[in-house]
Amino acid sequence: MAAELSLPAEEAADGGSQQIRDALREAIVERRLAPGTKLSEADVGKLFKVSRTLVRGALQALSYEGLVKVERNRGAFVAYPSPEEAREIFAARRQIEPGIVTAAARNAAPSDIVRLRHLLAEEQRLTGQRGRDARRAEIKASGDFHLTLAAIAGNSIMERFMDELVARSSLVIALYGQSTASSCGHREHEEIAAALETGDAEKACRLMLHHIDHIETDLDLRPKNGIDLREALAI
Amino acid sequence: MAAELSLPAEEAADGGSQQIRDALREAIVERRLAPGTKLSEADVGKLFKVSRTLVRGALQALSYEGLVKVERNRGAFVAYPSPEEAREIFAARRQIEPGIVTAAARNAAPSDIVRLRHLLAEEQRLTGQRGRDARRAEIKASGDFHLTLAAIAGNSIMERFMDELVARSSLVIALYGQSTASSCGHREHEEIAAALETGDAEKACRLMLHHIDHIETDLDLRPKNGIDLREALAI
DNA sequence: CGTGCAAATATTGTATACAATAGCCTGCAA
DNA sequence: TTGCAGGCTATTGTATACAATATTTGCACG
Repeated sequence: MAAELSLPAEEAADGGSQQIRDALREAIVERRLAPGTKLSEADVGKLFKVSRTLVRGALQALSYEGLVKVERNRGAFVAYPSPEEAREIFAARRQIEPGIVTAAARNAAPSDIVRLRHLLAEEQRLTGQRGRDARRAEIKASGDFHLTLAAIAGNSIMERFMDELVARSSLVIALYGQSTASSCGHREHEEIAAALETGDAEKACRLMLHHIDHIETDLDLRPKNGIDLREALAI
Repeated sequence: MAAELSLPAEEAADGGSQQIRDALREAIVERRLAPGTKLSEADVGKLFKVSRTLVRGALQALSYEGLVKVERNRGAFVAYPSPEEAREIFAARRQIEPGIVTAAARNAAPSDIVRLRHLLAEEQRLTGQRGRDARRAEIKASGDFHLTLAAIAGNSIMERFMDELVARSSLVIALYGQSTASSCGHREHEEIAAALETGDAEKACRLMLHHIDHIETDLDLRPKNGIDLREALAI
C-alpha cells in the first residue's frame, strides 16, 4: 500500500526521527508519494522499524513545513495544496527570490559559480534521459538550483524559507503542472546563472521573476472539480 | 526556578500540546523567559500537568521556529541568538517586509486601517505607562503591528514567516537592545500606517526599511565577551 | 434495496515505563 | 589542595500500554 521508501541507514548525530523525516520528505518532494496519500503512523513505523513515537515526530515536523497535513484524530496525509495555496506559494517566491538572487549576485565567489554550473550540467544531462528515475532526479536538480542560490545568498533563515517553498512548489507542480516538459525551464536557469556570473544583479532579478512566472503559467489552477472530489475522499 | 507561566485553560480544537506551545511561545516573546533558560521536560510537564510527551511536542515545535534550541541528550533551552543570527534575522526582515507593506498597501481595506489604528492607539497608551507588565504589553503590541501588516498583505505563508521573524526579533532585542526606550520606535509605526492609508506603497516601503534599520541600530551586537561566557555556561 | 443505528475494529492521542546518555559528586591518591 | 576515577543521579530518547476518537461492518427495519 505504501510506496517503496528506502531507508539510507546513514546515521546522523541527531535522533532517528530525523532520518524518517528526511526519507519521507525526499519521497514527497520527488513525488514518489502522491499528494493525499495517507501516512499511517503504524505503517510508517513498521517500514522503518521504529515506534510510532518517532514517526509522529517526523510527521509533525513535516507538517510544519507544509508537506504533510495532520488532522486531529484522523491522521497524516501528504499535503494536497489547494489552488489558493499554490498561488500563495508562488506569490511568496516572487517576493523572496528577487532578494535572494540580489544577495547571491553580491556574495557569489568563483567556487559558487562552479557549483551552479555543475548543477546545471547535471540538470541538462538528465533532461536528455528518459524514465521515471531520470525525471525524479531532474525535479530534484531543478529545485536544487534555487536552493543553491539561497545558500550562496548566505542567509540561513532565508535558505530555510526557500527550502520550504521549493518543496511545496514540487507538490503543486505534481498536482497542477500540465506541460509534459520538465518542471522548470532549464534554459532559464542557465540565463540566471550567466547573469550572476557577470554580477548583473538587476538582470538576474528580472530573469528570476520571469522564470517564476513561467512556472506558474504552466500550472492549470483549475476550474477542475475532479480535484475537489478527490480531496473530499482522500483528505 | 521556572518563571510563572499562566495556562489560560482556553481549549482549542487541537491537541493540548498546542496550548503548551502557545503559552511557552508567549512567555518567550514577552521576555518572561530569559534566553538561555533551560526548559526541562519534566518541569514544564508538571507546570501544565501533562506528560512529557506533550511537552516534547511543544518544545520541538518551538525549535522549528527558532525560539527554542534543543540539544540532543541535553535538553531544550530558550534560544540565545548569536550576533550572527541576529544579523540574519534583520537581513531577512529587510528582504521580506518591503514586499509585505507593498502588498498590504495594495490590499488594505478601510477596516484594516481601523485595525492598525487601534493597535497604534494601544501601543501609544502603553508607552505612557510604567512597569514590567506595561512594557511586556508594549513589546507585544509593537510586534503585532508588523504581524497585522503581514495579515493584511494576505499571504498566509508570508504571514507565518513574519511570525517567526518577529518572535525571534524579540529575543534579539532582549539580548542586545540597549536603548531603555521601547522596543520599536512607535512614531515610525504611525508614519507607516499613514503612508498605507494614503495608499503610498513606495513611501511605506521606504519607511519600513528605515524602521528596521533603526531597530537594528539600537542593538549592541557585541564585541562584548561577557556574552560568550554566559553563552558557554547557559547554553 | 436502501437507510440508519450499533457494535466492532482500527487509528490516533496521551501517559507511563524502560533504556541510554550526560553531568555531578564523592573519594582517593599524588 | 588539586586532579582524576568511578559510580550515582538526573534528564533525555525510545518504546510500549492504555484511553479516546473515528471508521467500518453488519444487521434490523422501513
